[in-house]
Amino acid sequence: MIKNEYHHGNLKEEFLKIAFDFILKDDVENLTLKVLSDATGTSRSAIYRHFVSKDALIEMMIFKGFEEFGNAISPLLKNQQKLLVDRFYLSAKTYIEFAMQNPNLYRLLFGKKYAHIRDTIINIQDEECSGFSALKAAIEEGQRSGILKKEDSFQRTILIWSSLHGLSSLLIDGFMDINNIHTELYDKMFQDMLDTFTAKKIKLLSSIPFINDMIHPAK
Amino acid sequence: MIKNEYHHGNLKEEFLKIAFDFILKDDVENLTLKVLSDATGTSRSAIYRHFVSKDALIEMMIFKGFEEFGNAISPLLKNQQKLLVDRFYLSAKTYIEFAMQNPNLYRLLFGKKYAHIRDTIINIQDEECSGFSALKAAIEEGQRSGILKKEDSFQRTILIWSSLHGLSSLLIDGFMDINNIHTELYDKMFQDMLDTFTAKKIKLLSSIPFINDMIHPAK
DNA sequence: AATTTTATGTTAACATTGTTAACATTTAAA
DNA sequence: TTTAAATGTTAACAATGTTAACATAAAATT
Repeated sequence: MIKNEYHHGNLKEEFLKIAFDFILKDDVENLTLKVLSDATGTSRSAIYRHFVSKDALIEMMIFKGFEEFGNAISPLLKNQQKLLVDRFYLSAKTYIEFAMQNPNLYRLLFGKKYAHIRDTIINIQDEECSGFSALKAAIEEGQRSGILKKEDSFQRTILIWSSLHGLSSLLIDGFMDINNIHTELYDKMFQDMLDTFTAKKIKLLSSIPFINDMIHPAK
Repeated sequence: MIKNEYHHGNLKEEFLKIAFDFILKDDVENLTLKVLSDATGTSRSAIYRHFVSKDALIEMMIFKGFEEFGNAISPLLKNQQKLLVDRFYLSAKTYIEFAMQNPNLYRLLFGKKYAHIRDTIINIQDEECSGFSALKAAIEEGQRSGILKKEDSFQRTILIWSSLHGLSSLLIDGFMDINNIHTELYDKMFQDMLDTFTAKKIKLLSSIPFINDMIHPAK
């Protein structure tokens, strides 16, 4: 417990913790080595004993960030206890809420700036990290059970994802004053999705009242 | 024509030209003052006689960028010579192609990094620069004429735009290998739009064969 | 237990960045 | 012709990521 003056004990973990705390409030582009050294009471070059470069720390953040993101989304899509339509709704809602609650992390994960790093450590399409494969699997499940229109599932996954990504970006990059109506917006977006990718409006016993209203519009 | 050695003549315009040339090939984040001074054969601080800061140059780029962008999109939506459905299709196609052909400019205009600058010079919602108001007007036109479902036109505009923005971002931020199918993707996305925002599939004499196929599916 | 090696820290220096101050020269105005 | 304004240069700043040379604590080896 008692830390000696010179060796810190667990600097690497602490650097990461401080970095994640930082991007809760500010963009990664403002995360400097000085911020990290000041917060740990070390020198500006101490980080080089734990990461080969600043980018290596960013890389670790991206890796852990996708872990967190994937864990928030994928289980919702895989939960066989719930109706498919409910899973779609909840995962879409969670996606957008994740972006809104962690805008700087979301941009770090899906933005262009660190794309070169991201692409060396993960494959968004194939792995669990992004929820992409889980979404695609859910779509295919729906197609098999006849709820969803039979079409290219990869393309459909991309289009759903691009809607989520687009709305998330609009919300967090703040070039429109739409935060006050964000709930309405993604409910409406979700309704659009159902309209487009369901073969026909099947009677689904959804556990979410809102969904039933959408599928069986009140007369 | 003959330029003296000391005074350059038209440095301000030349700086802007070089900057725009630069982002045809590289991201704004790599556009340094050294790049600009080297390209003009001036010193690194010469730019300060024409712009109060680097951000002021970026600001000018954003302003001109939106001018270019708006000029590419708005006229397509306003062209009363064409059917509404064709205008939607062409403007959506043009939007995505603009992003793909000018990815660095697109990110400069719509990204977060320079949002603070953008928001001091333009209002995306109210002006012509982004095509937003033209899109909203077109939607309202469609609602009046009965082609489009009557609903909150602002929200519908946001949702259409978020789809365009989302797909554009996915295409240009390159975290998926989907460039090879980008035409299919936005055709499909456009079909989705029609499915969702048309009240019913009305017989529209579109001048684009593809559109007619979508609206009157081949039996 | 003593010595050596490894891990982990520091300080000092680099080049690159945007920026400013002090100075120089050319053009325009008085 | 003289003065003022516009537009250029050079030299220096602090902040950035990074590296080299050095220092110290902990672990491994003898």
